[in-house]
Amino acid sequence: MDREIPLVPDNTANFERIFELLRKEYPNAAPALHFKNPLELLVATILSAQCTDRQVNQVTQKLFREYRTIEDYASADLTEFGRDIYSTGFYHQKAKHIIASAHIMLTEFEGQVPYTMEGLLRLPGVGRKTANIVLSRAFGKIEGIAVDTHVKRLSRRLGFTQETNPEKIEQDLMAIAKRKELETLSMTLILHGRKVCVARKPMCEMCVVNELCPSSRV
DNA sequence: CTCCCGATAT
DNA sequence: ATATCAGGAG
Repeated sequence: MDREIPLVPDNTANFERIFELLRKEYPNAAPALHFKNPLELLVATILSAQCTDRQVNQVTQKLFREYRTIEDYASADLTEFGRDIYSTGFYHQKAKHIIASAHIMLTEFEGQVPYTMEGLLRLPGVGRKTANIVLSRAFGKIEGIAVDTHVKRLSRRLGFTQETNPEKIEQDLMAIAKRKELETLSMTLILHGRKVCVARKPMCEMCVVNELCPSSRV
């Protein structure tokens, strides 16, 4: 899985310069998911597992017209809801998780989306990555860094970490980045990972940090 | 570790 | 045909 990055030397010394260049390249790093409130963000983020944002937005455009409250999700029919989110993949698991999460929010969180890491992690279908996104984008709380497949790949290619476990990568990044940088780090890496430092054929010749990257093939 | 799983790029 | 997509649960 990660064999394409055999032995990248530690490059944390260049973190500041790399991040500065990437920030200049992606100044307005905003999430691509469409949402109007914490509940919509939570649902959209659960749906986004192993699925492109474009696909999620396509599904939620209709979904959010039909499902507006936590009660709507709690009372949803599993089969019908599964059909509504079918094209995001893992539809049966995601449907079960979202409906179960709605019940937990009604019974344990006073019908509100939890606004703490601990609370969010109690919801099925919500792990650290999803929780970090909801905390930062819906509640303005930066407790950690959302480590998805892009953040993982780029952090390893750039030599910021040698770990493969997302939680360990998050710890490494937290230790390297300054407090202020945590807000945009994840999103900046994701945008660069989608446009330039893609998984299969990274476009190193177009990369603004290729001279600082130990994995660059230019 | 395996499983969940459709859509898309290569 | 195969890898990958803003992962998480068992």
